[in-house]
Amino acid sequence: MSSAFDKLARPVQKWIRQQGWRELRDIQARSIRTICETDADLIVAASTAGGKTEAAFLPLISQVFDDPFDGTGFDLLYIGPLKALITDQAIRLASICPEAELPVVPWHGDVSQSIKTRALKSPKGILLITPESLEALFIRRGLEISRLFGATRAVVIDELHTVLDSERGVQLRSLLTRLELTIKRPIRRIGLSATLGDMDLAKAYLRPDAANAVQLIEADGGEAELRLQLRGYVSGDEGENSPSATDAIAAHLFKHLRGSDNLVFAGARQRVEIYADRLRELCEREHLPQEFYPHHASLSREHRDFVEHRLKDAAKPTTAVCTSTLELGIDIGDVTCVAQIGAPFSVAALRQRLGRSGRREGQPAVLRQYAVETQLTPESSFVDRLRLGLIRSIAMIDLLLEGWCEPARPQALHLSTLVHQILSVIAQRGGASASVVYSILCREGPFRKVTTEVFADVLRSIGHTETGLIEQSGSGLLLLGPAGEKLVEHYSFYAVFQTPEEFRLVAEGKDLGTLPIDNVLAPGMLLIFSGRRWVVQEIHDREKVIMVKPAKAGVPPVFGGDPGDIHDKVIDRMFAVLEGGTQPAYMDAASLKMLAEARAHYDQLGFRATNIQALGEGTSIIATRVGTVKTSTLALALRSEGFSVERHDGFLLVEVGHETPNLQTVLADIRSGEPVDLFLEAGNLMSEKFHKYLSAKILHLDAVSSKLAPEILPQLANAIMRKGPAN
DNA sequence: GACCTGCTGCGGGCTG
Repeated sequence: MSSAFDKLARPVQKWIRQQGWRELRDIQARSIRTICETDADLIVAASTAGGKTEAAFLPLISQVFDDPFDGTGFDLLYIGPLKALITDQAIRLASICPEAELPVVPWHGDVSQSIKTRALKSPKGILLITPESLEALFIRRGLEISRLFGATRAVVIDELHTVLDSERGVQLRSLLTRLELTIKRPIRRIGLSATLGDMDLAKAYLRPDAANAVQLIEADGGEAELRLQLRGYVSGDEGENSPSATDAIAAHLFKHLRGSDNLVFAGARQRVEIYADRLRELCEREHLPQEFYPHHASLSREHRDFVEHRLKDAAKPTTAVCTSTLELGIDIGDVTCVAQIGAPFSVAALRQRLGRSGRREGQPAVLRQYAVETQLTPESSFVDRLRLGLIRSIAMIDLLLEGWCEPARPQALHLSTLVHQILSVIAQRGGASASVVYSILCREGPFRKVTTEVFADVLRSIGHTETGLIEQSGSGLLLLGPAGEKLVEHYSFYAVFQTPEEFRLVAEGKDLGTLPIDNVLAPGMLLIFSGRRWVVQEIHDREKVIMVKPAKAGVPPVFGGDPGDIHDKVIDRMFAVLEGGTQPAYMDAASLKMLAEARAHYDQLGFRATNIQALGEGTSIIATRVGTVKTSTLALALRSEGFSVERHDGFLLVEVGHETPNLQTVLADIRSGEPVDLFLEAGNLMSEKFHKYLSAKILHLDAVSSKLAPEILPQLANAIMRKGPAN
């Protein structure tokens, strides 16, 4: 401890003693040495509550005390993805920093104007801010950036893994580049992250021009014992005396989770509502106190705070039935068990979720996986017969145990976010030439895959008279057009991600939460929401408010959403499970029976020998054996030839009409590299916030860079046909 | 066949 401890400033050493720490953690000692002895960028990777914040800030604060930079502005910058995280971290950091010397300034939408005004007047200390609020500073105070950040010696990016290659992550990288260009020197970058599947990608994300120089400080495993069970349930066979799969799972959860703190990940908000309702009913029926509560993003802040506080409160046993809201960030303490209902969408998310349990010394991590499959009938589809949900659960658990998780996809163009950043740079500088904007965003910044040709196309698209976001002055300077001014002026501009339109749900004057507008509702209709039952009284379309009052029955609303991308490696493992013979020890009798059925049907359908199976009149199944991106690409290619195609994990169900050509011939054409128009039947491509300002041609490029893989079509067709049909 | 995240400046009315 001594060598690292000795490097810290006196007030920081004093704080450590006050905490009663007997020693620094390994990652903290290593991080202190790296920060004090080098100028390197670094990533500190450890689980939640692993002491990452202190690992970064103890040495950084010491440096500010002992050797402050010249210039004006905040000494340190912290960027966090959640308001709650910023509030928490500000409290932790304020206890380290003697207030008069180093102010700690939280800055997000809920922070009062007076704190912001004071900080703007005299910027110093540690600024903790969201990407959106930083964006707002660039747009509203573009000329003051040097004054605000001239003295900044490091930027700490919290939860780095949550922003890798997302729209928000690209925005953040763009802002960091623009910050360095404005103050004309690099700022040390420190990423705090959960353990990732591919640390090299994270390094390249943090500092694209010098990824190899980024130092990695990773907590050594020392992982808790893992207890694992996968239980199988069959739905659709409920007779008079047998409960539905939902009731059976709810009963099992009730029996095993009651009395402790747990997280139940139900996969979708609608399922969260269903299970929370059943579990509440079970408590009432047994005259037991309520301890099961729903938690998802459409519920009111007040309700979510209540559930989070109960989870932290050791005296009250609490199980949250939740979506990924409780997967990230905020510290809710250790939970006894993590349950997952239905197959997850990524191994990375499963790992993150599991990390919520087994954190206390000597306590095992517990994962209860529930697989729900349909009762088979003679009419059952091949998807049900192959039990794809169960198979995916097994594949993902296997990969989790092997320590694998999905890497980011760094090749996306992110053209919606590029539109946003073009407007932001023009607003910051009050106008800029096209070549300067290109240089900032695409040469120095994160849009490196955007060529000058594509960039020019994007400019033409948003400068088009109908769009009118930008215009060009006589001297060639790009300026905001009237529509651009209006867009950038409104506060809704700062976020780069899309948010759907919603109704507010109000009961007796109190907000329950929000509902997507595509729910068709009328007075008298019954609802399950926030774990309770309601009847709709009034709907105010203009104000987007729905008034409800308590009721005895209800149905859960529809929340919608986009299906996720399943990685190639997961699909590959699913086929290995179907073709293998292992019977994992963590599976119960019911799920093992389903696995045996799935394997028998797989053999019976003949997929060991061939990838294409005719399934009666006019229908074929293709085993693509690859993930969502590649499988979707083939689906679009076949649709453009007139087939109707349904996508599943690693399979396509193809309907061959009388008008359509022969499937074999079409696949052979694809194999030989014949061009196909993927976008003939692709539907709506405007999935991101600023897509609506882009031409069809640019939207196609964007889709190809992120959601499709046309270059692999010949190879994929070849792999499929190599194990062609028996004939 | 899914989930999550964020938001400024100004004016009006009130209190001390």
